[in-house]
Amino acid sequence: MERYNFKSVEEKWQKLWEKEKTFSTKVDKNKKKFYCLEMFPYPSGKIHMGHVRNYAIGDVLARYKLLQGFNVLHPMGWDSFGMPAENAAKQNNLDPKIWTETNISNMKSQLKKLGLSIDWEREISTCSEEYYKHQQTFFLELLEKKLVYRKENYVNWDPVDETVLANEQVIDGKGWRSGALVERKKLSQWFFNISKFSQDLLDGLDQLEAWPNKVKTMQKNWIGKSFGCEIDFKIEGELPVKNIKCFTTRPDTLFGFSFIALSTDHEISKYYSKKPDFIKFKEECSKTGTTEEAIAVGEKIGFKTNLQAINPLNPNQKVPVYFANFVLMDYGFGAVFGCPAHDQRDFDFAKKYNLEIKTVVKPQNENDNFTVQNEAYPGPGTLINSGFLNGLQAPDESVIETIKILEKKKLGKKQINFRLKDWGVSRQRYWGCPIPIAYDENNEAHPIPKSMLPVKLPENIDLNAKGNPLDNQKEWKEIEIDGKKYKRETDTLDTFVCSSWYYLRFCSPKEESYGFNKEEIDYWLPVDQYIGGVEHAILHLLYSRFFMRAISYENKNFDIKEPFYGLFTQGMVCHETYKDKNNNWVSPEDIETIEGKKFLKKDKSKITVGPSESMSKSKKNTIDPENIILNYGADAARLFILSDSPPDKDVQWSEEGIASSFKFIQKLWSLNLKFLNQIKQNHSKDSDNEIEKNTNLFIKKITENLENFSYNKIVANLHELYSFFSKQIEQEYKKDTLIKNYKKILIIMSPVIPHFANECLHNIDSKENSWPSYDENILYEDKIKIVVQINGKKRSLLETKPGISEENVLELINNDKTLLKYLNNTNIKRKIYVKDKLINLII
RNA sequence: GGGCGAAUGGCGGAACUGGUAGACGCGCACGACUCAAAAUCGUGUUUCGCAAGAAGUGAGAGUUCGAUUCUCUCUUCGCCCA
Repeated sequence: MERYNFKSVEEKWQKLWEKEKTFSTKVDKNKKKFYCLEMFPYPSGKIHMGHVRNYAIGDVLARYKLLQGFNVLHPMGWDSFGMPAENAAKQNNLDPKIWTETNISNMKSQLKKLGLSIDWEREISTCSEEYYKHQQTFFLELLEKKLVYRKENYVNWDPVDETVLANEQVIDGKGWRSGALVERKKLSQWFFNISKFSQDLLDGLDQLEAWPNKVKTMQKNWIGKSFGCEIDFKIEGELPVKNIKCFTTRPDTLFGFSFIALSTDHEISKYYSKKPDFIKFKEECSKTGTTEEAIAVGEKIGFKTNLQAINPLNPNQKVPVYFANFVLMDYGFGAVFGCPAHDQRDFDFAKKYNLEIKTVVKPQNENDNFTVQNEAYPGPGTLINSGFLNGLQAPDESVIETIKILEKKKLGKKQINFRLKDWGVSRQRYWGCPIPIAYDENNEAHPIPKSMLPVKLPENIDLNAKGNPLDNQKEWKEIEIDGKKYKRETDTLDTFVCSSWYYLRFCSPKEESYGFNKEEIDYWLPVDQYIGGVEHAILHLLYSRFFMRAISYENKNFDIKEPFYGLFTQGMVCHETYKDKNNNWVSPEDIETIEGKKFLKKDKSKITVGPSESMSKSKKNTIDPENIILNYGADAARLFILSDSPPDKDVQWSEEGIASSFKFIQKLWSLNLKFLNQIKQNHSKDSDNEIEKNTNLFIKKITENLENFSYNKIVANLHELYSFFSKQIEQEYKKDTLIKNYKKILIIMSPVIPHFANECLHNIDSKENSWPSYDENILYEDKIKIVVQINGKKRSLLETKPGISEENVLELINNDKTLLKYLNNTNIKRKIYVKDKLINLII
């Protein structure tokens, strides 16, 4: 029998789609639109299985919507600025641009081999001038709206390489490349005022019905709204300091107050900046790290000032003021009040410095003598030892009540605090979008006139030189505006900026005058379905949501706030891990399986099989999609990556799995040949209506599973469909009946295995294909099975007609010898009858 | 430490609003074809039991005629934030 030649069929269809521009789209107001977007890839060099999964999921949806008659926008582009290009360039002495472009062309041809329904005419690349020039315009617009500002901020500084490091480049406090001890350095940097929209970004989440709750919760926690109180503590001491402002969510525990802790960056530190023991303390603090994790785990240390703070609710109480390593300048006011009994950090600190630990909240089931012993009690309860606050329910009632009292006495005021901080966008890197700013001799920032955009990146530069690459470009830095001399900004924008608006650009990728065309985004936006990895659940999605708000801010023509209507986060692709006898990772390619056991190919030594983990180069458990497509074809790869797990869960790649998908397509092909043979003989009538009914059933199932993203179940449906059809094909059917139903079957297969399905459709000369609807009337069953339970245990299945009454079911039971055996002539105490489904008899 | 989620055969996973647990696939076993093997096709496959039957969805309780599904407690694992 003729084998299915996936290679020639897939190639043929991919060429045809390209030639006929099958997937190119334009605005058509008479048609309903569907914008299907997968997160665009970073052009690292080769596609990986994660891409295959992401784009297979998106492609199934896009093709389904296309068949349903939607005007589908399904674009692809490249997130092509970023550090890997710069690093690769450094290592191999290449131009980042050439490195990036080579990778793009390579990955583009790989993606094409997957047979994706992409409109490649809309391809964009964020590192191209045509893209980033619009981004520079947006930057200037945000600057005009005062949504961009400049301020000093700390960075990780590598003193050997003279470069700024990203957090992940700092390993154990040392630079990843130089190994030098990383310092904190203050630099003047650009910020997007995302915190201005904190409340709006939080409120917007409620409208995002088609987002996973998980992601919404993560964003909510990240924005971190907290309700509390700003308290102004009076200060006594030798310094000219009269007040310290603190933010707290628990003002109700003020009677348990025993110290104030300040960040070492608090303005009061200026009085200590020359004192050697304070300098030493500050150094000590920077060693423990500044991440919140390091602070939570590390030892709490403090530096005592000679200041004293007065308890606003109890003026007789005076407590010491410390600098402490666990207070961060960017939370609240860089100052917190310590209540050791009800906060573990404060507790640890108080223990260390022998400060008072006074219990002011008791849990519900304790009496008034309750005292905190070995750990703080942060939970709910009743206030005790708190004077006029005693008896209030903590925290809900007591917090509100305390704030009222403090406000009345003008000692504090209610405040909402957000964890979300402004977005620092300056990067001391070469391979990014230049910031369109110039500085005069006084270091005042001026926007570069829009007529002078784009600010292009200089070419042919030495990336291995020390320091910020653009800062080294003396000639490039010089700029003249209106006859005056300026120096350019030498930082570039965070690449998250590029990906915050690319979905807009896809709507009008060739628009010269602006980043997007109003008419086109009005038609296409929002993205109906956005698909990508959950690792972007917070930053990328939040930044994109911010960007839309920033653009529509003070803009009457534009009122879209949420760019993504639906969001789907796919799981990772995993593979078993292998180790050789020396405990080194081994790639699946170097392994062979003999009688179910794994051996190293080259010397037949035994391999230890480890757990399945997400594919990573370091564990050598990656599978190259290119080889898979070459050996099994794109349809088989798509089929398998969708088959074994729901798309939002991790999937395990296996050699057996992909081989079985390949075999299945071969089986479908032989079914197709049988079909072609069968329609040569035209029977005068159909043997029964099974084929019609089941085709309807499969359309129903697959349609529903598509709507729910249950793509793994669709693959199961395809298997069922095959086994059903391969039996029906032996029956006698009229040619028309057979073709009509088979065609529908091929169409519902086509989103998953488009090359195969289109080839078969072509064989029966089917051109105008659209998603078939199903007829509920045909699905009507004239025979049903009723479950008979006795005492809740299934005892029998009765075949009968739908709509049968309870009496008639009982009659059937009374005629059934095996059931009567269970009933044993005893009384039936209770009967539960669920129509057409089940009867439960209690005896 | 906090938040969210998950736990079902040898394995990946199905089971719509509480109503036949284990769809579909992998693996395995047996059979057919073959001198033989591979490929292919067919049959079987939760466990115990010869069978009738019994047990069974991480553990324990609860609600219910009926719980994988709902509630509570616990265990383990995963993800995110710290």
